[in-house]
Amino acid sequence: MLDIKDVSYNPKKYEESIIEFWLSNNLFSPEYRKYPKNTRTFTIILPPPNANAPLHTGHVTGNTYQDIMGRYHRMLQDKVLLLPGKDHAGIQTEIVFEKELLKGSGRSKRDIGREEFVKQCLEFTLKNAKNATAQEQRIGLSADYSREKFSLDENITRQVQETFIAMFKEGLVYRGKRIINWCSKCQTALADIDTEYIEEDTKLYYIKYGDLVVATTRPETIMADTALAVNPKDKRYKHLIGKTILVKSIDGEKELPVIEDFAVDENFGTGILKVTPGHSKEDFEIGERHNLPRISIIDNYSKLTYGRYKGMKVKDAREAVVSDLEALGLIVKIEDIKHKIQICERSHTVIEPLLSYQWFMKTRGLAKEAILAIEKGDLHIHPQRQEKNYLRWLENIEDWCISRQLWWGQRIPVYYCGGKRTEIDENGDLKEIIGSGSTGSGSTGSRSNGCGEIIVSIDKPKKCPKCNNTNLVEEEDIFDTWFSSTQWPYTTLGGTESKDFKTFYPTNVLETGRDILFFWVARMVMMGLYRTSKVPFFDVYLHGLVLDKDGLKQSKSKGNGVSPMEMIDRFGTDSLRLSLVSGVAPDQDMKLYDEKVKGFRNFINKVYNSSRFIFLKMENLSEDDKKFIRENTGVYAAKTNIHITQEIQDLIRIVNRNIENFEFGLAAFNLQNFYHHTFCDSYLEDMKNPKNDNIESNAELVHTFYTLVKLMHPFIPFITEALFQTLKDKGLIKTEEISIMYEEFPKDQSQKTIIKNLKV
RNA sequence: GGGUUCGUAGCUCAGUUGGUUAGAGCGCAACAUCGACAUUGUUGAGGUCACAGGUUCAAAUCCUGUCGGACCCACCA
Repeated sequence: MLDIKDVSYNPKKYEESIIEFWLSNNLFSPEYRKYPKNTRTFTIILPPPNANAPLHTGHVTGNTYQDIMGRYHRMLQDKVLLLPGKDHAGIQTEIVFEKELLKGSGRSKRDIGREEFVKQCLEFTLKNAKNATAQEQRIGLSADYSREKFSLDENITRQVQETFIAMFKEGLVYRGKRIINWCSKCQTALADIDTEYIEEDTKLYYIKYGDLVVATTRPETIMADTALAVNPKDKRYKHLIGKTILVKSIDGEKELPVIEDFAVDENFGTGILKVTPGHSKEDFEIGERHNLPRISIIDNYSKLTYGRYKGMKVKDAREAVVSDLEALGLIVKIEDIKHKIQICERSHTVIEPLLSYQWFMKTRGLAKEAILAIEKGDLHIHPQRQEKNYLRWLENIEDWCISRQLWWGQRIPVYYCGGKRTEIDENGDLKEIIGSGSTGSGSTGSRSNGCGEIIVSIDKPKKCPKCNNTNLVEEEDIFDTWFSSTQWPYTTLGGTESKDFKTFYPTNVLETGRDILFFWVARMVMMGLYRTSKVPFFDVYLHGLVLDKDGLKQSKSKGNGVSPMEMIDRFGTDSLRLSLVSGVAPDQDMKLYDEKVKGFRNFINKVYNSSRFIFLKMENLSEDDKKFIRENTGVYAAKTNIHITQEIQDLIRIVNRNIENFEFGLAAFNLQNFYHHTFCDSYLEDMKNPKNDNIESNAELVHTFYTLVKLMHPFIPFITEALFQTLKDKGLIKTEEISIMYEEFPKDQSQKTIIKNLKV
């Protein structure tokens, strides 16, 4: 296998053919071997990368940890499944693709049409997904690609839709009017994670409200005010709480109640907040606590719908309102302030918090169970301190908006009898009208208009079950990507009735970046508990971010991204894997740069060269001697002058313990240290002494070496596979296996002292 | 505002129930070596483990506070 004439190791020479060898022999499949019935399984559902771009170092880091666990358990003779997949990544892909497709063409996705857009987007995505898969394989990820899933696979989509239907029937999802982040350019609701904040110079207007003065940056929403609020601790306004004040303003005369709420910052402006539940997230929540009316005056295009401002863009309306207020003498003063505004991550449009009819999921009850899972010990997060973050997020969870007004994703399986539309009436009341508008009659209404029934169904029903109307209009909205990806652990296994589900679920470990603990992990627990009554995994391992040399987060805009494939080209996969893992504490960010990978490349070369020493030493042995070594490795340890049997036992015990405790960084570090300094610098050097040149010592040497190769295999799979093949070819080890992947991982035999130098 | 985390050799970082002389890699200095490896070996210099208190027989490790950096959550009317 290894061409030991080479004085240094060239990964390029071997890695590709090793991948080919693993894949063509189906070695990554849990069916590669026939296991006895009650064999322990070890399953990781791999986090699906977004299929719209090449893998970045974060993916590669995750894949390395996942693969270490997979290979370790496979060598423990567990039945191992690492299940790969790719995610369609909703809005992210839609916008990436829109940019690609429409680059310079001047057309919008609407010009192309939904059907064509989705078709082209699918082609684009599948092409990229294929590329991503090839990259995963280059990393050595021993995932079962015969089971690979894509989040828009028919079977996956169907299960996701079934979940929605089940939840609808139980009242866990509902059509509701709540405040959401709205992007007027993308024309969709957005999750907080799809938005960001930027600082902007703006003005703070002090405006008279009767005898009071209120400071606001958004005077154009005055018409939607439904209360004034003060902090209950604020002595200045204590006497006003519970009273109603008469306000004369641009919208005529109205009465506003004064309420108390802790959300009000007494140090901002005058300490009085105008409450606009229809156009501010915070105000909406205050409104919920105090039962305030919700008035909408801005539409989906960021244009006002009110009175003489109707049709004006928000910015223009602000100017108009301010000049009208000035005319009425209601402006007290205007201050320049810096202030943060929320923008759409993709289009950089200012987010408008709007009332909107959307599909929401009730989350409180599910969150409670997800909290219990931790408390009962059904779920463990590594490192443990992250459990606090997890719990706090779940304790403060709010209903989840799961609908998006996008094209790239899974359609929400709903039909409206007679269709639906929304309008804002003259009172600022946003209404959704389903059917003819005269809802709730219950009679067999007119066929043309429909009765307004909401029908949940994957396939289009022929007629309305309530009124027999045939004019059923399909919901155009799609699911938030996370609604599907949080169901990934069981959808990928083929659903709760499948054989794979019964074999591999609940899975063992979820390994992912700590940045998606909330959006993904916590919700996966909720959805898993809902759909399967089980926590989908026992352990969660979180890794940190990969930073550039200066410790900065990699980002496209900064152009400081490190390409993992380029690193592999230059230094080899094993070196990159060690760089990402060795000596890195769980959850800790790490820097990646050339010199570091180079150092590990040197180590890999050391491994190669030490093997060269051994192979050259054994080259001239007779067949009988080789047979002796093969058959008797280890047995003669006690008779040899020189051996490191005890040290090896210690190492084995510690490495096993490290891995079991999710301390992969320590395990790799210990192995590398031991190999370099104990095995090479000390033991091998001693072996050069002619008095140690006897058959027993050689047997012991090969045995020790092979033990180390096995121990290192989960971390550096390529060179260890090559070494295994070479040992086998040269007749130095006895084995039935065709790959080191299925050899037994060394287990500790003794409980003796721990040698110095190893980190426990 | 709430929370988390980090501060250890010139640099990058390990150091898991507190326990001999605090470690590795890179870098640096000297030496060695063309029969495993110059992608090497040996030896060495370099640390008041951010700072100040406290607990303890014993603290890089636990507690409190201070300073400095990073991140997360909420909010930004």
